[in-house]
Amino acid sequence: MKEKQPTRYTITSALPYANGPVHIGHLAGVYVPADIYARFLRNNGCEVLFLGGSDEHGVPITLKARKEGVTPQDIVDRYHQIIKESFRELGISFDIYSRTSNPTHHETAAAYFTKLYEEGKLIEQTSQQYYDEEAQQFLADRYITGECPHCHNEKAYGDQCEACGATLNATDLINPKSTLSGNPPVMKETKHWYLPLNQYEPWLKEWILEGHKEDWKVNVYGQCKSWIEAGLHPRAVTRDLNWGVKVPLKEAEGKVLYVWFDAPIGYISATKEWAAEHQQDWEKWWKDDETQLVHFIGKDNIVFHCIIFPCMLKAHGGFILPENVPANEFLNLEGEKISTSKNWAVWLHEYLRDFPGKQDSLRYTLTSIAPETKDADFTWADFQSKNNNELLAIFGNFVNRTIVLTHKYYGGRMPELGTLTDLEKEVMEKIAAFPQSIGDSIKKYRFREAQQELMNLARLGNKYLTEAEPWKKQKEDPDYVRTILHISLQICASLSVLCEPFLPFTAQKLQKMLNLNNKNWVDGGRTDLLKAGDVIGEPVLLFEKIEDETVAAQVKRLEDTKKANELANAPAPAAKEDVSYDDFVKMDLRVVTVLAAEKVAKTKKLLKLKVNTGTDVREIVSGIAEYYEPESLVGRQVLMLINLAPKEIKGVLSHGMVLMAENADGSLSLMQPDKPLNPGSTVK
RNA sequence: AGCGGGGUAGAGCAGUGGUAGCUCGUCGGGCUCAUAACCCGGAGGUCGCAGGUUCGAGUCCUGCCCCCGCUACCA
Repeated sequence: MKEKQPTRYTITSALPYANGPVHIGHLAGVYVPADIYARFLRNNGCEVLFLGGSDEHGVPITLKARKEGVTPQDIVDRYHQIIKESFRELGISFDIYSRTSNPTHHETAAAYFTKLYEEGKLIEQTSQQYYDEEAQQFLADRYITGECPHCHNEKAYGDQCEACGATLNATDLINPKSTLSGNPPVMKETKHWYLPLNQYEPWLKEWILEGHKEDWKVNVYGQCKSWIEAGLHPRAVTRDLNWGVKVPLKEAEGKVLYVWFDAPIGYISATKEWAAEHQQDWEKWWKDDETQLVHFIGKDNIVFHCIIFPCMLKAHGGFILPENVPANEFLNLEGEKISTSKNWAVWLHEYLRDFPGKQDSLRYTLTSIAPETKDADFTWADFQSKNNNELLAIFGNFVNRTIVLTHKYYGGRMPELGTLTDLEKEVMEKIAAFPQSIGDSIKKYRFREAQQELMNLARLGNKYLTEAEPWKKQKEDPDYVRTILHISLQICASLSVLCEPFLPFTAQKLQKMLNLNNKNWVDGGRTDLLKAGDVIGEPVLLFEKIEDETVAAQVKRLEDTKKANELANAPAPAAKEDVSYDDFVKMDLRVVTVLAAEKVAKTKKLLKLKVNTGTDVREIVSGIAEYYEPESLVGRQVLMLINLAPKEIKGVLSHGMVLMAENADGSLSLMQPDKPLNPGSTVK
């Protein structure tokens, strides 16, 4: 389509939602591929602006804040910091990592709305919505709970019932209640502004269905096609909420921009911020036809970036449209869906803590399993195997054997190139082809394939060394051995250039070893990057082996998480039959003080306790030895049934029973008054 | 319920009409410079199931099954 090779790229990566840290799914789907792409283009001399930032508005953040008793700003401050720092540490080369709570963003988003409003690009509509009279605010779907009309779970939310999975409208709920006040909400009229997506249908058909049939990924194209052909509807751009970008209209008190409207504008705001810091013009990144806009996202975000945001850009006018939206599928973890709420994830900030200096191991693994065409699975065993058997064994080992030989034979000096045999000529020809072949795959957003091709260069090196056998020929043919090492070192140099987008930390280490400065991408195909006589540094191991114990510890952590989840979801035992009050008062329940405790000999579970019941001191036997140390019980007050008929247990006569709660996993927990009481106080 | 993507050797993936391929693992051999690393070779697949089109189907068509996603805020 475009004749000229474009040289300016605006690359966006989905704004992570600031209600939790970033995990490997985010990385594999969005940030690692986007980073590879950005680094590759920079190495090719393109002008690149790589944008990222935290999405900090929306209902879930207000809910989380409420739950924790802090402000939404506290929540987003916390996660923005963690996310930003962990991205930096992984080497995601954002030109700016911004956030949507910044003033620049609020101004930009509000101005965007105002322009659309003033030019009549939005339509107004009033509707009935649930309102909490006590809290004096409209209720987002998530703020309403009630009985699910399908499965009659009493704790369904206004948008979804988590028990049966049904998608709901707030009005479907039986006996709805506001989570703010607990009161039933009332219906009240509210006015909102809508973006009439339906008006853009003909244009979308032409732009996507005809214009991008060939160059967009099938999953992206298919999704767009289905949306457009199903017919689009006006979509509200405002909400009744007090956290977000205030709608800049007098009549819109208490309303904010809906996050889907404000978040993508965040890309533009981030550009403005970056431009202001660098005294540059922001507009060329968004308004110049020569600039290519590329959005990296996950599959859940396709409709926003392919349909809604382009409509917003079109409605505003003057903006370029995305050239491509290489959306990825999802990454699973050990065979199960990654879930923030279930803590089923490998969190980036925890990985960086547990695997210091191993950023490239994670980057390599995630790229090699990137869910480019279908959902993929991350397992710790796989991570270990990719690191040990590929990165280390193929790449690291080739570099190591070359540099070690260079030091052994030539004291760390680059040897001269001598006469070439057919083998060298063939190898050199192959080296020359790598920048092109790796680059072609990257340009097609096939990062897995590109990285595989990079490894083929290291494989070529290993194969060459094995075939040439310098260690055998050093005595009889030292001239030829110089040539072999010369070529091998040139391969190391090429690797250091070509691995940079994938393995930036390794590239740096390797270039330092070779005393090489950053080179252009095409230099990766040269075989004269190093000159005879150049000083080669001491061999430094590029990768470390990851031991079985290390991955076992991570797997155990996940297993523990799974157990905890199962426990949390275990159903409570079925209710028993009703009893009369008379039956209940027959039981003499009291608070007693433990005076002494010791294990019952030859038993695992039993403790013998001496307790003060207020009326007497007596001995009882209790089966809690697995959960409590005898010493820790002395002096504690616990609940007890004192008129249970005495019974001999393992040779000890027990006069009553200590009350315990039993958890789903069978563990026991003592019942204890929440303040000290007189021994013998009755319980009713 | 509708729509989108996917189902190919033990695992992870390529492959849109013409002898089924790559990486890891596995088995056998070689090498010994190298972080027990490297190199060569072998075994292993009726390409989800059932029909159909075709001289020929993993690839095109029809039906079904399974996984994931979207259906208006999870990458």
